[in-house]
Amino acid sequence: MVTERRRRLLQHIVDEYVRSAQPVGSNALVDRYKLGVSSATVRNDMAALEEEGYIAQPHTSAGRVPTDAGYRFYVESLMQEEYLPDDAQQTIRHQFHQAARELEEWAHLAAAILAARVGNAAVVTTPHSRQPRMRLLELVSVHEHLALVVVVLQEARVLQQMVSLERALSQDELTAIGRHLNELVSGKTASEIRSNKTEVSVVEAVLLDVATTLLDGADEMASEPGYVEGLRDLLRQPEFHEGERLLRLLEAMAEHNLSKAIPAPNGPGDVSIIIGGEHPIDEMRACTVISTRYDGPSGLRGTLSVVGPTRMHYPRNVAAVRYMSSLMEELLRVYFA
Amino acid sequence: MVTERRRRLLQHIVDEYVRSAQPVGSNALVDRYKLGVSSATVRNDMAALEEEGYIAQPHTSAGRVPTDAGYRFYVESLMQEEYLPDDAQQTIRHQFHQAARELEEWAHLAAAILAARVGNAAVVTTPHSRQPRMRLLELVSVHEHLALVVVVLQEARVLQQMVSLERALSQDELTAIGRHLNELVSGKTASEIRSNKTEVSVVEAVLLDVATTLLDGADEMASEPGYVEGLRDLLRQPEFHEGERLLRLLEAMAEHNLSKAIPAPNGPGDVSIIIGGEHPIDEMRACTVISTRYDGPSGLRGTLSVVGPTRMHYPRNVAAVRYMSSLMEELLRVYFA
DNA sequence: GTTAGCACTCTAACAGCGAGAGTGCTAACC
DNA sequence: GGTTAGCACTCTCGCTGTTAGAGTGCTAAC
Repeated sequence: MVTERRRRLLQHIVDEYVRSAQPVGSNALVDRYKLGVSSATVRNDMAALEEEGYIAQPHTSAGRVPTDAGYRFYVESLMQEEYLPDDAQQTIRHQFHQAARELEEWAHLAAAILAARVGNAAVVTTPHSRQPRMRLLELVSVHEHLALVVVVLQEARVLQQMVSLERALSQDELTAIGRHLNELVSGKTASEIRSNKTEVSVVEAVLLDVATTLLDGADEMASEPGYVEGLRDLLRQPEFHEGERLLRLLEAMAEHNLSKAIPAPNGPGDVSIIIGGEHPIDEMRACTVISTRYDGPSGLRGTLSVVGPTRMHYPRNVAAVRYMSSLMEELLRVYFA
Repeated sequence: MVTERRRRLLQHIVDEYVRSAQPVGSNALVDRYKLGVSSATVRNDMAALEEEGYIAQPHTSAGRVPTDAGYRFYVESLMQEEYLPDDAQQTIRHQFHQAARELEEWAHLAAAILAARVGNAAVVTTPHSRQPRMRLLELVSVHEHLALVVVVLQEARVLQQMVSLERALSQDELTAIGRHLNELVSGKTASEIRSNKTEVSVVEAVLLDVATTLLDGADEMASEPGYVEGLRDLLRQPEFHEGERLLRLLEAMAEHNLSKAIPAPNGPGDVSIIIGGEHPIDEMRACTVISTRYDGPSGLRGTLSVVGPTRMHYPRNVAAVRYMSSLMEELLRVYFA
């Protein structure tokens, strides 16, 4: 049975373990947290909590360590919401203010700030829309048989791809083709462009194909790594000190596409927390992933995540992720409104 | 005095140490390499080599390990040139053949292939020209007070930057401005654009300024990280197994701009090898950096490097770097000819 | 110049030991 | 019935001493 006192106890165990990275014993708890009871009572409660599966001991004569289930319980019903301190908010805002006005830059910066803030790795994907629409198509001649196709999406992202041309085309010819194609594609999605069967010349068809493929790719890229920062901080955590473990973690993150490693939360605004063994990928069982989605105008969205050891500072990290998310949404809103 | 036999001996010591990662003793050498002499003689020679500073022993009763000077001597006059085996060359060519025709892609791929080939980290910078010239300037309206400036360089690189506009401008207006500016800037370098004092409107001046700044940035970006691959492989090396060391290495690489960490070789074609303590940055003293420059048409260039422990397979790694360099040059030549 | 032989040194691995931390249990207490 | 003091028990950690093995340098003979 989980009494109120035991709930508090579990909370203290988690807090203390997060702080010290050491298994925590009954005496240490009584000393540090001024519980009004003796260590023997605490031991009884701890035995009960262990029975319930919330804590475990690495070996007989060691203190207790929270299990994944323990962290889960903590996160669900023990943890007290925190907010990012005002001064930190100010600092972060300031940093964004000084940065270039670029979606990529923002995502990169967000990852760096988040990582520094939580002392763990952070992963941020550039905001992208699910059904990317073409804004502008531009053809640039590199040399007579090689052209560069530049596509600007509605969301102000720029994609590029080189194409070798069957027959030589001058820049003027390309510009003309570009102008023509633009009329056909501007504001359309890839599938819309494909279904629109206006007849075009062979060259135009080739170029159009490249452009739509790029558009498809843009959607796919959504699931790509994005910016990963703070791996060094992760390495600094005692649980990864042997290196072996981090090595496998890195391999896993590189292997599986990050998107699989970091399942995105469903709705906008909610923060998903995946703790240790709950994670589908084996090598990430030692980690907790906190992630959230941020949404901008016109279907623009991205994800923000923190990856760290299960022994992480949950309230602080959730607060950081949540704040960064709201900040990103604000930035997007202001710039795309 | 360094006799011929002692030279051979040093060569074997390096080869053996590279292979085994263990200090090598006189008996092991005699056994494995069928030297026509006894271990006692080898010991005498080893004492001489130690005297000269080419090898050292970690402690009294251990075998010998090459010093930085030893590796240097090995590289200068002992190492036998190797070539990348034909089948490997084929495989690599095949991989490039399947890749997208993109400078960025190529650099990325080259880094990945190189890292996999040598089992160490590889760093490759995207080819860039030292004095980037504008090919095309494009202005895209994101919303009425926000425009995206897209710059295409001669070398087919695409840069972008958002600009907030003092007064509202439609896409048509932007297109018109773009057309006008293009006439002024096409084919020019940043400084040429600046010195050309044709009068332009206020808005145009702002946009032009953004474009030239981008151009400046492009040059600067040359010294930026580029693609780093194979850090995992580096972690796999026994010398980094404690993690602590790799951590510091990573910090150093992140801290100092990579270009400082990896001094580029002077001429095209030559391969520079910086061994351990020869490196200006302290934290890299445990590493050897092999790097070379690759040159394409019209001033395009980039660098290719391998970063690994001093105990690396020099002949193979030099061969790999050299081959990748020639391949990149070939690719650039074919596509920009 | 080369080699066999040998004494010497140092490390790595292992066992043994004591201190310390933390537990679970029991019996008494409120 | 919950709480507590007391205590025996267990396990880890760090220290020490010992041993086996690797590798050396030196010497004297070839």
